[in-house]
Amino acid sequence: MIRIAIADDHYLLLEGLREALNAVPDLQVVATAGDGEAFVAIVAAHRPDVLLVDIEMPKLTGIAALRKLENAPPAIVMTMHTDTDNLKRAEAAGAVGFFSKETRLPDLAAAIRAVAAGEVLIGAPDIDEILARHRQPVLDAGASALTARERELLGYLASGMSATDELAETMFISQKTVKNHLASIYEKLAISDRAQAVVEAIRLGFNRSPL
Amino acid sequence: MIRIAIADDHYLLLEGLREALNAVPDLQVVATAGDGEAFVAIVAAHRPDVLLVDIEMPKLTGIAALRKLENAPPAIVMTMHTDTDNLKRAEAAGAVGFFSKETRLPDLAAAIRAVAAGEVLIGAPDIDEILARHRQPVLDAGASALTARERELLGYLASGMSATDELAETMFISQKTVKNHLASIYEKLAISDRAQAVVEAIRLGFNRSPL
DNA sequence: TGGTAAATAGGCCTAGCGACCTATAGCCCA
DNA sequence: TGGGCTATAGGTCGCTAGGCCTATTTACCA
Repeated sequence: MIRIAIADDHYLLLEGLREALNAVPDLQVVATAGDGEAFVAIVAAHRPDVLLVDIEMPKLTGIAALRKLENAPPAIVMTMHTDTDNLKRAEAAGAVGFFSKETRLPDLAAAIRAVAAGEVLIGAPDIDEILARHRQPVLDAGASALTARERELLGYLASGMSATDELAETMFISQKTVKNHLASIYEKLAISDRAQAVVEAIRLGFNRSPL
Repeated sequence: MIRIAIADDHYLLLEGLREALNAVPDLQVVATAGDGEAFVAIVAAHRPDVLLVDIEMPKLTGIAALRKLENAPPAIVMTMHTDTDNLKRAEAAGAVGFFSKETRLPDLAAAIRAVAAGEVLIGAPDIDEILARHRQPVLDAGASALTARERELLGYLASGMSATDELAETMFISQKTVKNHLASIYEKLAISDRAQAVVEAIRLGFNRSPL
């Protein structure tokens, strides 16, 4: 799990990125900030693995915030204006990635995995090749092995139904079969109880009824 | 369920908004576009209930796109630059809402519900009052009674930590105190086990770090 | 036609969960 | 100064969850 901190003064983008990146199985947004000063504080407090920083921010620009951070995790700078001036200043401030906000989400996810793995994207001869290597490496092997009944059960779990007898009644099976399905789910998802199953079920989207 | 179409050329914002709004129970993003021309097409094809439109877009600006739409659903214009010129042009093009991209997500959700209900936000004497009427309580009664430690515990639960000993170690307290906090949470949220606590924790947003 | 997988169901056992109770120290506030 | 709330912690008890095992029926498919 790659832990991410985001700084951006556009809250819609901030909230959106949070949701979008949290929906990616191996990424987790652990902290966000709306200005540079708050960002410096949350990075110190949460020690994330990767930073996503907007340049244009009140109080302290993303560039200035990066300069203030000692021993900072690898940072990716995002901006509306991808001119070479900004690129150079980002690089000078220690950023290892530089992206326009028009970047597609899978590319951003790949870039996050790349810099988390220690790769430097700024100035790299072939960025696309690096991104390609980090695109969707983990596609939840276990989750795709779930059977129909197991997915159905996860759906009920994620909607708050946790009692074995209720689940059995709802699915028209015995309580024993509910526990069998759960045991199978635990093994496939490498977890060990209902609470963790709920976390995974929601993360994998089983709480949304199938379209 | 309010069906929404979004147009924005910043894909990170687009993808992010999609995830964020889909996470709101009564909202559903049914179509997105990255430029004005595509937007006109998807609105005609999907007939959404509410439009979210960025002004600055390639091929056709959001304003121009709105003008081309006949019998369009109510539209909310989003922009980086909230000057009065843009506001007036948005209003002239038929928009009923006008927001900066710095708007907080709950406000945007409230605005979407408001315009879906036929309210006109642009030029309204008291927009805040209208938004307040359409704001759905983020925290329900029980959740607001949760103490700091209880919220913290829910955060760990929602991130997949379910074993009592792990929780105790992480929070630097005894296993007994963990169970005491859990019992208190169960009572306040009217639930009865960890699995349901995870469901509530994620629904209430305790999986996201505070701030 | 035989093999594999899913869905169903039962037994047994132990660790752990959740319910209920008491208790203390540190707060803030009236 | 006393009352209320929070955070901490201990005890007991009944029931359930989850681990491990076997077993049957119904599929599908090579």
